Order: sequence, then structure tokens, then C-alpha cells
Amino acid sequence: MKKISSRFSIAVHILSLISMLPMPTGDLIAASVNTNPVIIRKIIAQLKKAGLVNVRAGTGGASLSKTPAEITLLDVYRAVEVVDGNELFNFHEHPNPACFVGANIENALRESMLSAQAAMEQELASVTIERLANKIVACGQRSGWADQGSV
Amino acid sequence: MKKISSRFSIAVHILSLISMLPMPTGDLIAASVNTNPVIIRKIIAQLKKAGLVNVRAGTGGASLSKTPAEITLLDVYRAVEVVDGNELFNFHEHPNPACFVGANIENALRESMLSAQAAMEQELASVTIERLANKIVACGQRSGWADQGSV
DNA sequence: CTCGTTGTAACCAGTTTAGTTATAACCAAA
DNA sequence: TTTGGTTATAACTAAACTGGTTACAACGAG
Repeated sequence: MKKISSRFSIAVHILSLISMLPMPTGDLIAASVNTNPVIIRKIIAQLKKAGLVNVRAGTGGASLSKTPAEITLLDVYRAVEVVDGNELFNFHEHPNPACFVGANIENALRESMLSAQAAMEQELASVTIERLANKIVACGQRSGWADQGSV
Repeated sequence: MKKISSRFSIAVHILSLISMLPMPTGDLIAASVNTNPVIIRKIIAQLKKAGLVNVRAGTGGASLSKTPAEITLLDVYRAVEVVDGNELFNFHEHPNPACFVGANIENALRESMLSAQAAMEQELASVTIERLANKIVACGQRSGWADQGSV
């Protein structure tokens, strides 16, 4: 099966970085994520459209539009994992309406699908970029990292 | 973004149908789902491998290996949406270990990803095929369906 | 003006999805 | 035992998505 794309984890990485560094450029972020700068710019474009970051064109550099405490992982998820109808689960189309099950399964199943999705999103909404940044620092300290000044 | 494949909803459809009809053939199920019989057989093969259904080769027909009350949507999801490591979220690979964020984000973020996934799966685990079948009947009655005898 | 940066468009290879066709194996019943 | 309907599976297709690349125009501070 296809997983949720790595755009989400990259977007979280980007926002964490912006929250910890002053006005990083796309190239610098790309170096930390270890991917192509265009990938970063595309994802930042989505984050910008969602109102999460500001970007200074020309001279470069990105900053958060809200405080790290105001941005949740759900905001990030919704910004980059766009899907029609915001529905995570796909439904097979056109089940046979002449069959009792085919005619009625969609209504019956969709309810369960939506609550499963809602449970996941609620969990994402409970984590802010601020909390994640703190966790990153804690992970770094636990593993004996001292060089916070580097890229 | 890519949704969770419709295999899941088809698999649930199949199991609901089997729980309500005696030994339906793949072709009959395909008619209800409104797709190609080979699609049905492939999904049934996954359900069989997961120990959810028995299939009578040659003469045809499928039956449940457990009672409808013992099969949850999570069982179906796991049977059909196979993923390496059972992780729904993808992580971008090889973030820069020389960067403070790059070195530590994976540990920090994975925890939140896993609890989001766990919340969704717990919700799926709370619905059984039995409950869903009842809901299908309820939906059918609510919309004035009388012809339960048809395919 | 210039240089580094952002914003896009166009393109590419690999994977997944959903579906099709074809063929072999199976088994009960005639 | 042959026949017919069924299951099992391989091989193939078109479309979509992912992650990535190259190229180029627009921007703006120094």
C-alpha cells in the first residue's frame, strides 16, 4: 500500500527549522532535509498558501506566520496532504444499486471511515510545532548533542 | 495526495456480503461491487491469507472463517493494506545528521505519527462486520428497501 | 546593476492502483 | 470421465502519484 507521502514529514522538518533559526533560506533547509531545494520551495509554497509561513522573495528567507505554539501537526498535514473532500479513505465507486449491500454499504461504511480519520486528525492536532521543537532538543540532548549552532 | 486504496472498502463489501449470503461466488460478489471478478479474487486471496475467509476452489463459493462479530474493520484493513513496518506515515529518508534538527527530528516526530496511526486503528477495531451488516440493513430499511432477496 | 534567492513550468523514472485478458488447476455433477 | 462453472495466478495496460531534476523568469538588498 501507499503510505502518506513524505511531504508531511518534510513540512514538519521545515517548520521546526524555521522556528529554531532566523530566516533560513530554502537552500539551507534543503541541506538539513537532504533533498533538492525545489522540493523545499514547492512544500513551502503549500505552507504559505495555508498561511503558516511568510517568505521574503528576492532576498530570501522564511519565517512563521504564527507562533510555534499556534501551529499543530494537523495544520501541516492539511496544508500538504491535500485530498478532495478531505477524506483519507477511498471508496470504490458505483457499487451495484440493485444489490442490497451495494446500495447501502457506502452510507454505513463512510461513517466508520470518517471517525477513524477524525481520531487520527485529533491526535495530530494535539501536537504543536513548539512541542515538537522541544522534543527535538530533548532528543538531541539525550543523545549527547552539543553543537546546536551548526546548520 | 493519495488516499487509502479502495481495496479496503471493497474488502469490507465482500465480507459483508459473505456474512449475509450463503457461499457467494466471486462473480456474484463482483456484480454487487460492480467491478471485475479478478479484482474480487485478488482481494479474497488477501483475506484468505489473513485467515478471515475460506474459499471452496473448483466448485466455488466463499465463507467466513470467524463469526461476523469476531472480524473488525482493523482486521480487514491490515489484511488488505499491507505496508512495510505497518507504518502509515512515510518519513523522508536520510535527513542531514550534521544538522541539529536533521539529526533528531525522526525520533521526535515518529512518536506522534505512531500515536496518530494508533488512534485511527483503534477506531477501526471498534467496528465489527456484524455491526456494519446491521448498519447496512438499517440504512436499507431507512431508505425504504424491501427486496433483500435479490443479489 | 548584480548576485543570490524565490516561484514555476516542464520533464523524468519508479511505484501504485484498478482493471483486463489469458490460462492452468480444481471439483462436483452429469 | 468428461464437462462446465469456478478459483488461482501471471502478464499486461493506462492513469495517477511521488520524488526528483533542469531550466528560467522575477524579485530585491547591497
